[in-house]
Amino acid sequence: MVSERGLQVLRAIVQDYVDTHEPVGSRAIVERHSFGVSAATIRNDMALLEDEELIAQPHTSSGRVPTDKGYRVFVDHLAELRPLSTAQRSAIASFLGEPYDLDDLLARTVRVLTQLTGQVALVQYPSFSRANITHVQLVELDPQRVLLIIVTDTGRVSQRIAALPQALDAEETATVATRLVALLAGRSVAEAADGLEHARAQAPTPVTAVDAAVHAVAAAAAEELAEFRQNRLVMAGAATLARREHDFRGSIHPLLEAIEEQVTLLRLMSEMVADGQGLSASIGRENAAFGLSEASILTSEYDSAIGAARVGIMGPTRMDYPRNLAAARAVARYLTRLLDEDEGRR
Amino acid sequence: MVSERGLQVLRAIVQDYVDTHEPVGSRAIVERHSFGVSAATIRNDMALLEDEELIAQPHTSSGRVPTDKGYRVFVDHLAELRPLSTAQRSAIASFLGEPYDLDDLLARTVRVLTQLTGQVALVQYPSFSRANITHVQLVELDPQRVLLIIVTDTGRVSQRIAALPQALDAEETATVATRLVALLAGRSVAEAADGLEHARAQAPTPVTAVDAAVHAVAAAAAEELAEFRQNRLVMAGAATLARREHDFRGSIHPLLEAIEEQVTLLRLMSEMVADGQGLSASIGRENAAFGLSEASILTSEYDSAIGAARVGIMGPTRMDYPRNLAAARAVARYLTRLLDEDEGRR
DNA sequence: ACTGGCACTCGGAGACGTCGAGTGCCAGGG
DNA sequence: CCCTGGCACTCGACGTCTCCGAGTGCCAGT
Repeated sequence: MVSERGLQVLRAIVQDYVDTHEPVGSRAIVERHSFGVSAATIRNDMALLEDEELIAQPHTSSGRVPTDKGYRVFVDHLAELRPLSTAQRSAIASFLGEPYDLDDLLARTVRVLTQLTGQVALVQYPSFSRANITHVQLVELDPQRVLLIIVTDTGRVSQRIAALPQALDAEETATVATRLVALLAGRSVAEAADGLEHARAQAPTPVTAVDAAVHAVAAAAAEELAEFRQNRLVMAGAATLARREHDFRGSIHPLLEAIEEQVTLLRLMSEMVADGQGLSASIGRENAAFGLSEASILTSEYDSAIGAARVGIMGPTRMDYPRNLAAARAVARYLTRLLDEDEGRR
Repeated sequence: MVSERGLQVLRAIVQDYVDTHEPVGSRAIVERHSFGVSAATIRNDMALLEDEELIAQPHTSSGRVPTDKGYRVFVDHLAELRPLSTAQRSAIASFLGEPYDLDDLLARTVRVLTQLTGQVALVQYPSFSRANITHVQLVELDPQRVLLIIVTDTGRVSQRIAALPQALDAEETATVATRLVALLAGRSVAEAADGLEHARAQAPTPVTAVDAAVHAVAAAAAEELAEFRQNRLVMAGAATLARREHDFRGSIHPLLEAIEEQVTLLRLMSEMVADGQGLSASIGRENAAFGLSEASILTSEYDSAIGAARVGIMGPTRMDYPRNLAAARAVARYLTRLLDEDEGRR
């Protein structure tokens, strides 16, 4: 079994390795940290750590390198997040500044996070499920097609074109609009979606043209609401990967692919389980199922009246976890605050 | 002066270099192409080409490599675009399929282009200047803020929140809406933008609350229309850069940055001058001002009732120009056709 | 104008020796 | 029982050297 000091040795190895990017030997440890024991003793501890597969040697008789499992133990038990410097905090505050709207706010957030960590930053759109639908409008594009517009109290506006089974005159269109408003307006997105589901399940086969039209438009509305809930992702900092290239044994290709295929990252993020503080980490091979065995993803939850979601970063397995987790947490907190302030304004 | 055969030698060098990724020597040329002369003769031609700075040797006594200038001459005078295979054509057709809307169509286009060329693909949104505004709506979010919605006959819908200088009642809001409709509806985007500009220039200082509100909303409308014209860009294939990494002496960092900073690419594309067929190429150091000295960008214009714009690809200087130009041209033609068909449907 | 021949250059690959960081192990000491 | 200093050993990194061959430029000859 690995001793208490053994764990401290693991911590030292992780820290030094992240710093120097070189395998760390017993001698380097006694020099850089004051363990008060000799290198030989550290060596014995290292042998134990290696038995536990927390560290490994790239080649026989070279320094040690943390394994994915080693990083995991480090993150779970050894990492102490240092709060950001006041300079960093004020940088966040000024960077986020006075956002123009939600898109703008999230765009700024993702930029500040990539700038703070030097890694690829990810920001999930809030799930809008708690947002309330305030306006529903139908605009007649031509006799067979209408544009459905849904506005929520969060300022989100979305539109979708619905094809009508048959042409309607203005009066009929107005009736359709009224019935849609009744179905949707004044409810939360989640309620409205449930309501549509329910209505469709027990709908009689439509008899009148208006019924058929309502049916068609309701279907479009359901699709649109589904899209509300399907989280989107904003990203930034892909270019930083080029600099870190040597950190990835293979290539940065899988990461770039994941960035293009947002879906993968969304699934990955949704499967991560947060700890008590809303933080979570997924390290190296834990991401193998997503083709990201050489990357780590850190996320921090944020929450607000609109709904909850996550911000996070993605980078090489060998990254500064405490620093990056702290940055993600700080940014998530600012985001929560700004969203709630904004909410108050309405 | 470089002879006719000299130019053929240049062509051979470009082709072989793109193929093999290795400097090509005089011997390799006589073996792979039937020039009917000996290697020594080719060497003399190569010496001339080198005098003209069309080719260069990486090290004394190694094969020759085309310079940027050499690629330029090749593209301008020597390249013959081979039409795509029928298999490729049908791949494009089926890939583009039945697009759901403009966003969907362009997303498919960019994917097909990256798939066809293996390079980063770029598709500009059409300039909407020729699109006609069909609907203008105001939605009251709260007494001090309204949501302006503009719909064009191309199906594009956009919205913007405008803050009112003072609260209005429902009737006043209706008046504001009527006046805005008068300003915008039924005109093309370009006309409407001009109209707003004009109106603002000669507007009296607003006296009534309604005047002030119209002023505020018109300003929002002007901003929104400006955004219509500012072209956006859709991209795909960034991940392919990771594979081509060794093609870039420095790193792929500048390319990834350009992809994130769409603005750079938009400016670059807008400065490229198309030839008679709507094709253009910007090669290597010609892009130095944009930080892309090791990349080439090829574009092909497309056009439609909505407006014109470009599709293109970006890749290493050493790329298969004829093939990629042909692909861009083919995709642009399909795109033009689909946009016009779609137009007919309205 | 083209060709074959020749001397020359120079990068790349392989062989080789040296160096040193790092290890495992062991006998001895608090 | 845990720690330490010492020691032999391993092995990658690095520099040097040599060899090889592809490729060139030039020149005299057809």
